[in-house]
Amino acid sequence: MKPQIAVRRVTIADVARHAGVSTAAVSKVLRNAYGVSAEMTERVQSSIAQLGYRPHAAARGMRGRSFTIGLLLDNIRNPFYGDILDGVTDALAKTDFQVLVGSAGFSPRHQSRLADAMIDRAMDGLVLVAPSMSRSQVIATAKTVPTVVVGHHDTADEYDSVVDDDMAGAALVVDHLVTLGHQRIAHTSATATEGQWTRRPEQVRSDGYRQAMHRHHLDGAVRIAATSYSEEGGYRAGRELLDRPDRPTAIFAGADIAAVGVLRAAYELGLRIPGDLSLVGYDNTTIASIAPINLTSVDQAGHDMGATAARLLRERMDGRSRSVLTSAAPRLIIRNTTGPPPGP
Amino acid sequence: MKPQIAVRRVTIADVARHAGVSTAAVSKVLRNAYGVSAEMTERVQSSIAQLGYRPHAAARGMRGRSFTIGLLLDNIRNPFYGDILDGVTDALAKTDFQVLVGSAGFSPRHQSRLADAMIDRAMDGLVLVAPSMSRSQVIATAKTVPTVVVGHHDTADEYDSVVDDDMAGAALVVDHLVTLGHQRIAHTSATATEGQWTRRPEQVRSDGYRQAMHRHHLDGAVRIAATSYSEEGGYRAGRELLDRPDRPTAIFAGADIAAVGVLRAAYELGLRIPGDLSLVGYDNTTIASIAPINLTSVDQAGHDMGATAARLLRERMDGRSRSVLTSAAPRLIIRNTTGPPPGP
DNA sequence: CAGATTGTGTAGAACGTTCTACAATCTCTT
DNA sequence: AAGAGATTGTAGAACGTTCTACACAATCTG
Repeated sequence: MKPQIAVRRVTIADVARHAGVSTAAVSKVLRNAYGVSAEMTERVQSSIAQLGYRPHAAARGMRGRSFTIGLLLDNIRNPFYGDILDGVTDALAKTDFQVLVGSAGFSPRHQSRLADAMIDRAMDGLVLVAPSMSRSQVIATAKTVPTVVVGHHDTADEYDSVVDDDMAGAALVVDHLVTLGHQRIAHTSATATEGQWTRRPEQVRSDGYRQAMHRHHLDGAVRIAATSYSEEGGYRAGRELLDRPDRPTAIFAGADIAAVGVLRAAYELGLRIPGDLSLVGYDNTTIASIAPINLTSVDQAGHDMGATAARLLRERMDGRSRSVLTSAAPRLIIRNTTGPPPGP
Repeated sequence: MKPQIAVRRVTIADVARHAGVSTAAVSKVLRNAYGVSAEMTERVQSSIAQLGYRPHAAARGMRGRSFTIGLLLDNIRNPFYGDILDGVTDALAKTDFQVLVGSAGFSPRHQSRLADAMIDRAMDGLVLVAPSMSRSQVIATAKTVPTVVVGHHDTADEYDSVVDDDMAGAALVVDHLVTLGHQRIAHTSATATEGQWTRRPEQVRSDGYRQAMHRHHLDGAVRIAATSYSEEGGYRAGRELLDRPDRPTAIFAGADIAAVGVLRAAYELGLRIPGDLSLVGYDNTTIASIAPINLTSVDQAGHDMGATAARLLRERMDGRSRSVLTSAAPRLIIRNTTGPPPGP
């Protein structure tokens, strides 16, 4: 069809020629570095505008900064991650940094492959959200590029950490249910995986649950079903807990998405919510707020966590080497899936 | 704290030195190009393995391929996009290509900025999902880098198109509702925006709706509320339609997420579903299948669409210049939100 | 056995930036 | 008037690849 003459890119050399200066001068203007007069700055900027020049980020990446931040997720579908992404993006909105998201699935192998791919693409910083790749691999990554880990409570010198106070979050839930009169309060968690992480969010949440139950002298009522944070996992955990003779009157699901699975299990068994069973989720995702669900959940301010991650990352890029841990305070959002336990 | 000696990257020169050959030879082995003996291939590959060498994608990008595909979305939260992403990723799984996702929001300005950013990062191909940036900007983008547009039915020589047969999908919905006995079938759509696109999915769907209504001699019952494909938009559209005196007995929402908003409106008005109102969504996202919702919806095989997009992109990258349009056949998934209309 | 052909390897110039040296000019000091 | 700074500009070497052009050797052809 048409000749398809690939339009050659406008480069810094074109700008330099147009403005009648050296490429070095243009580069200085671009980075507003020292050693350039006001007059030249103006001339160069005018040329840039006239030619529609945009710096080639990949080329920049070869020498230092590519102005790209990578966000590594296991799964793009978790709406909570949308909040985190928005936080990161908003925090970087006024800068030249661009956020690119990689979705690697849950497999540690794929995740570390993706992290490598991001490094190979000269990214300036990485945000790893609840990575399933091993801790030593994360540390190796963080030695190469500034890195923030979101979710896991395990810290290390090499990376910064942004977590939710999952211990407090779990306490909020248990306290709420106890106040309503519940005693047989069960919990759905996720099974421990390999990878040397000892304080994943789900572990801290179930520790918090246990501890809160203990505080209320309900140690005997502790029941935990560990599957995975997914609809299917929630369903299996729900069946496991609800099929028992000493059926709980309330279930604290470790994640909203798992709560949805519990909901399915409850429907199957003909249980009414909150009449027969109270249910609480975690994350306060959009799923929790949709009308027919209206799930009581714990909000962990994903947007703030993302924004914090971006801030820490920039600090690291600017040379901070000491490691930082920030912890966000969770809030309980009470909706319609919790109420008093059924009469005996 | 620790000295933090940035570990220098293993480069092609290191491999060459280790194997006792030239960098050109190593490069040939990497690209398995012509002109290299079996013996040398083996020697180089062994060196690569021993040194743990990984090619620097950004540097590669400066000369041709960066082995990176960009997927541009308006919003990471739409679960339908998760299907598309999985399709693209799976189709490229056996290759060296990596998929990176950019989430630009709905603003055309931000979208085209992100598309530019992807070009600046030397991406080899772009998949634009229902872009809101103007058609001429998409065409300009496509002139620079192989591009596939998913969703919009408007075609152009410069890019390939992957669409769902939204016309047929709308017909499936209307036929289903008419078969159940409905006549007052309303539709929620999205307001037309700027940008020279004339056949966005929502437009084709509402055309299909109108046409199907006509086929059933129900032209007089056509009611369309155009807001946006979002929970809030669905709510507003739902209120608009349900507050009328001639309240519809069924609503065909243009997207699952909008259907959820309609659901909220119906709950507010005390309408039972499907007793008082039948409701159908579109996209068959995970939201549709969760237990308390159980939404009848139209499945448009997002995974296949993504895989197709990846295939078309690779063909373009390999030199095809003729433009291709592929259309997927939608399927109606009947769940519990549709039933016979209420008695008079 | 001369010339042509094929096979295998290397040198070195791109690609578009950044940034270290250094050169040239100006402005003060004394 | 002669340095000493300060200011403003430029040349050119990186960064890690790819790929064209060419050199050399081995093999084939008549």
